Amino acid sequence: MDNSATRDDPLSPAVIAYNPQAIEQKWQRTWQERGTNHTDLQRAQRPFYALMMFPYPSAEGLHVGNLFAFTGNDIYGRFQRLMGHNVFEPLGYDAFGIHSENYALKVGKHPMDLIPKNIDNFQRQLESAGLMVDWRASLRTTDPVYYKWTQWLFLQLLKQGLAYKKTAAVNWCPSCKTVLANEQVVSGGFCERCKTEVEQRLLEQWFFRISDYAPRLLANLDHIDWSETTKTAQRNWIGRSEGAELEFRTRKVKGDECTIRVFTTRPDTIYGATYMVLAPEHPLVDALTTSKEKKKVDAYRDKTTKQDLVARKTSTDKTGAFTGSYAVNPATEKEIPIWISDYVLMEYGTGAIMGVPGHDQRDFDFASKFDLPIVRVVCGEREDANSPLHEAFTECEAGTLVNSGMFDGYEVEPAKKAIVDFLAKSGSAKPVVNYRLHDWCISRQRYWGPPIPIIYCDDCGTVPVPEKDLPVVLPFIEDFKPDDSGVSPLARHEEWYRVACPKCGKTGRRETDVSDTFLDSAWYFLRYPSVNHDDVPFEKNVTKKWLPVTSYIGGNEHAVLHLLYSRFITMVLHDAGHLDFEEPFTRFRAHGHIIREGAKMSKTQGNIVNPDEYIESWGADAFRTYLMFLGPYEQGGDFRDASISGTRRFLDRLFASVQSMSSEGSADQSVMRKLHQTIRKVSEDIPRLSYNTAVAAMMEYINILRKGERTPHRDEVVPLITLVAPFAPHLAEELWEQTGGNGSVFDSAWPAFDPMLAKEDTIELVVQVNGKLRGKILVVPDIDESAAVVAALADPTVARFVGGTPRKVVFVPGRLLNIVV
RNA sequence: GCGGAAGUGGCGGAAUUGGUAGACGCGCUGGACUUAGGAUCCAGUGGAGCAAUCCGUGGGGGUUCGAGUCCCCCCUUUCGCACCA
Repeated sequence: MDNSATRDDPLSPAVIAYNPQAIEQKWQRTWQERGTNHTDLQRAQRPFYALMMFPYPSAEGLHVGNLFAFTGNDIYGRFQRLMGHNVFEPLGYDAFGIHSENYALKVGKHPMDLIPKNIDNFQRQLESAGLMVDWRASLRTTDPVYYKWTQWLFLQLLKQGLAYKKTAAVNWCPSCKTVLANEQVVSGGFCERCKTEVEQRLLEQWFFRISDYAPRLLANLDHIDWSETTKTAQRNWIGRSEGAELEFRTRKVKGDECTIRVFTTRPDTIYGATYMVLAPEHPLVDALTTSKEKKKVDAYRDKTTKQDLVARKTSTDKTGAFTGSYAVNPATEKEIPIWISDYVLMEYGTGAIMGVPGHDQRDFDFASKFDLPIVRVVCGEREDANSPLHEAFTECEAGTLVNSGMFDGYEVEPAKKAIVDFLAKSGSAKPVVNYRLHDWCISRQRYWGPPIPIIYCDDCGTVPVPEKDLPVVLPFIEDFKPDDSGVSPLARHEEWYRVACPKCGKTGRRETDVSDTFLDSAWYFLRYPSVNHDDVPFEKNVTKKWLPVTSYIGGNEHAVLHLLYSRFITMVLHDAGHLDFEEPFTRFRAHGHIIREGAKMSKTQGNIVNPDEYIESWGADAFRTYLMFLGPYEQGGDFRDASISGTRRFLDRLFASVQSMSSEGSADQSVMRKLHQTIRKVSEDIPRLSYNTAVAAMMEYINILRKGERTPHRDEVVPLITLVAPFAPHLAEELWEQTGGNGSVFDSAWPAFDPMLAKEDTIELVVQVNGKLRGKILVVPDIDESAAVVAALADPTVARFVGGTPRKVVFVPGRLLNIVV
């Protein structure tokens, strides 16, 4: 669809048509030649680090969703530059990971060949979109000079005691044939990537102690400037709950006494604990199981470990087995039976609970099924100790304790504290805060990632690769296909993993697992300003100048993955003395997502849009402006082909206005007033990412500018070039040049807003009678109430509705007059 | 079940603190220019009514001079998390 041809009206040769393709090519070339997008990292006086989440370079190329995200950041960055900042807007590639590897497998190519091609394609697309990216500071996580430092990072965590190896039940994706972090298991048990049901497997894996940082990760959320939605997601994921750890003594178990520790948020209900449940994997199960019950317990454990996660999590039907042993309730001193059941999770709390069927629905279901006693220990307003329970009573407010010995009559909240205090005297209770956040499993049994820099030696054990030997280069191997063995394809390559132990020199064996892609991306923002420093991960002075990141924009799908990991890694580096800040992103805003035909645009939905064709037919500037106009940036919006013509028309009119404007005479005062109102509006909207309304304001202005057949004056038009520049950078540069501007428009100043020029000399005062609109009167802005009433009553409609004497008058100066009769 | 976001014309969406509901754009209708128009320009466009006017922001209550906006109840959509003790 070539619109430009028809725009060349042969009858009016004086009109030069707006040809975006030519203009965009010209300016992309000029920017490159002039280094317009380069940031002087050393000399910058007012550094502004405008970061966007880097893309994974897929073979399909950049899609509209990426461009929507990047454009939003670009506009913000360009605006800040026009406001006088030295803006640094880098962009790199998150090129390691299962994504790329799976695709390579699918098309039968090697990721080492595929990735550079994909990146070339991305680079071409990104450049055609006109982003203000300083490509000299680009990076790719697959580059050994980059992942050398990813490996270094692992060693730092190891040094700090924050990396450890353990055998654990981990999430295994049978399709991707690798372990997944908890954050990568979605919808209660499916692989985030391929949606396959996740299995539980016992494997030896490397973990990072992110859970040690839970209190800080949570507390800092209160004072960072982030989208609330993101902070809420992180708070929920970290999952703080306040409660108590209680100890239950058991009767002699094979000659010894032992104690079972439970975590509860409801210590007040301890008098109602009529049984205990351990997770099937709980270490005490064997010791507690009597010989009589052994068969049943073993059979149950066998069944639950084989069962996949989904069946286990979706079933509400309770199952379990009795161990044959009993514990003593420390409050009632009664013996209560000890059971095992899969509704108790080993990963949370202590892996054991006290069963309070009266006041927890899950316990109620379990007790009902196995005929365990159900005792009421809290009652509501119209109940007493004997009121029957048909389901668990879980209300806390307005609950009073009953059947609870000396605590009868206590309200729930004070009872929690009183009971813990009381039990603490005998050492069987202490207040505890529990977090849902688990340690971060970073091992991946795959090929396409940075090898974990560890060497195992029969004599020296687990030996870190010395920093001087980094990087541990990922070798090129043909057979990188993962298998079911639970080890990486690298484990099939003895020539690679057989190496001398760095400590003793005897033959050792490399760790063959690679690290999680999210480790690559947990620190990339530290690297950009330092990409030219080969000897350090991030150079001290440049880091001091540019970090933490001034503004970060990205998708909320990373709220509990990338964004949490990045905060953790930054804290670790801070604690180890490598950084002098502990929060990486001063300001973060989550952008929305583009919807098409009612569905989120994604590859699986098959409704992705390739931006190339749109840029080609409408121009990058019109397309960028359209993307920003289609809905509120932080909420996303509906992508509809038909609407792009509107933003293109807007740019056409701007172009035409510059061609036809006149320098003679003087600017129209009311147009200038509107101009300054527009400057104010756009200047306010861009910082709060309200791009759609900023574009609307500029459209409104250009409609006024061209109203009727008038020839716009130069002074009315030129400032608009700068206002539109963040959205349509190529066109703005062209018009800037045409109107005699020096250098790049982006090195000029944002138009100054003059409140005096924006001020209206008359306003429309809304007149209501009994709150209903009955008229509008033109008055001076600072009119007082009595004058306004007089003017209003002069309006026949108003006078008719008012009739007699007003009972009351509400006057909002400059806005509205409401006459109540 | 828990938590978040949202519900406004034919459509995408506007509406700082409660103060003109529907900005801006698409689409649609009519007109101008034209050999032609899927280009451009002009006018109109929430619904009903000739009109004065009335009705309108998912539904129902409430507070207020005044409610899309605040409070209570309900419905719907959507996105996270999910046996978290």
